Amino acid sequence: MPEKEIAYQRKTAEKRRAELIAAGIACLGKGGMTAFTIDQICRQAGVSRGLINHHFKSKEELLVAIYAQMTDYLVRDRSAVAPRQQISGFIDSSFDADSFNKSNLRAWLAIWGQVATQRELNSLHQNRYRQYRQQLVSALSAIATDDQLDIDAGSIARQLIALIDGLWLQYCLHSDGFSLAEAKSDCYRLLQGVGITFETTHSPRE
Amino acid sequence: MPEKEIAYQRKTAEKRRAELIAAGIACLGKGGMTAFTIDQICRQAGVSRGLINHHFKSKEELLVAIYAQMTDYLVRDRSAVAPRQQISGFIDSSFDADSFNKSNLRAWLAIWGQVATQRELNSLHQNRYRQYRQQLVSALSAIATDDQLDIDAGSIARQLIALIDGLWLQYCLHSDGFSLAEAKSDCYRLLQGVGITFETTHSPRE
DNA sequence: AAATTAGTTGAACGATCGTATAACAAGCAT
DNA sequence: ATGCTTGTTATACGATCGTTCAACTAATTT
Repeated sequence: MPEKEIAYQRKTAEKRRAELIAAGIACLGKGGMTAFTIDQICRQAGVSRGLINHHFKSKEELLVAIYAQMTDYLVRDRSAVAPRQQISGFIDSSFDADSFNKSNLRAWLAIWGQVATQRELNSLHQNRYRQYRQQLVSALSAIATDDQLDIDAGSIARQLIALIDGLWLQYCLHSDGFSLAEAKSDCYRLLQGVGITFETTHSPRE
Repeated sequence: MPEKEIAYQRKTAEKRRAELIAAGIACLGKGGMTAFTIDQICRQAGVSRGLINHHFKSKEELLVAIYAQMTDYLVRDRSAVAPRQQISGFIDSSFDADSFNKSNLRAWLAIWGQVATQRELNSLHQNRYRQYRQQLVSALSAIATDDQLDIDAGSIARQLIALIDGLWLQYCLHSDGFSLAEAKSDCYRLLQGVGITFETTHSPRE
């Protein structure tokens, strides 16, 4: 007698949600917002068409969940870490090989393109950005106080954020690539220009 | 006797193409790539549904034409201008009030999101970027020779491009805005940091 | 004024979009 | 084993997608 064939595997809602989120990120990475369709996401996740709306109220809600996961590292609690290490932590994790790849960058780009349009996504984005920027400004100010530097922390935060994002863009869009080390080095040079130095040398040749 | 009512106005292909391009940019600015549909573009342009495919082979070709127009200023001939003025020209025109607005930035974002996907668009993009970067590197090298500066022109070009694009992104995405003068000032400060100075002071307070 | 040219319309096509829902089945408790 | 819970499938729906094309007409030429 042949064994009963199992048509599909059931998983907990939490686990399946995580898989759908991962599948959504993969689709965004492959083809941007155009590839972010119910069909393609479910195919990527290896589930049937109707499952997304079982675990998420709508496609837009899935996108919000995706963005929430992607920005988790930006709002981690860093109060236990010294200000200087908070800054270098942001820089290093921004250019970590796991996240600094073209697929991931395309996903960011696709979501950024929707931030202005979708209100719930925009709300989350503004919150995450505010926390991210605030951590940067606080850490920079703390360093300035310790080292008796006269700097405009807000301005430096703006420049650092711009430089990081701009390097991401450039790396994602243009084929003439540069190295992770070079990108990091650019960021540390910006800070060095206003008197914020770090223990280790951050040279692209090291 | 009532006058014959004119149902629509005929225009030259060149003029109508320009109108459709403008309408497409407007749609991209309003809702990103999601709003870039035949229906919405034609409604925006005030023409009927079938006209786009009369003037453009496909929707993708319209997008390429749009991007070509948007990047025209990047590949203008600047050989008659002094290197220092070429650089400041890039910076100033990047943050010109006409182009540095949220609608325009959203259009750029939407197109960037498609660059990886559409091959003809990607080809144009790579060409335009290469010319843009080459102009920057050449001008920076010329300045370095004149002023006897020991700089890595390629690295500085990368940083300047990243900073400009990153400031665009930040201005477009986050509601806590900054001024055009501040953005320009950030760019000039980057160059000043490697010894490239400009006649006029570029302070956000001027 | 008639003929020609060429820009424009609007309907139709098949495909795919996001969502809702009824039927089904896997895994657990009993 | 049997029933129950709930994760999953598959279909159906109306809307909208990009494209095609025959008919139409504004503007120009003859």
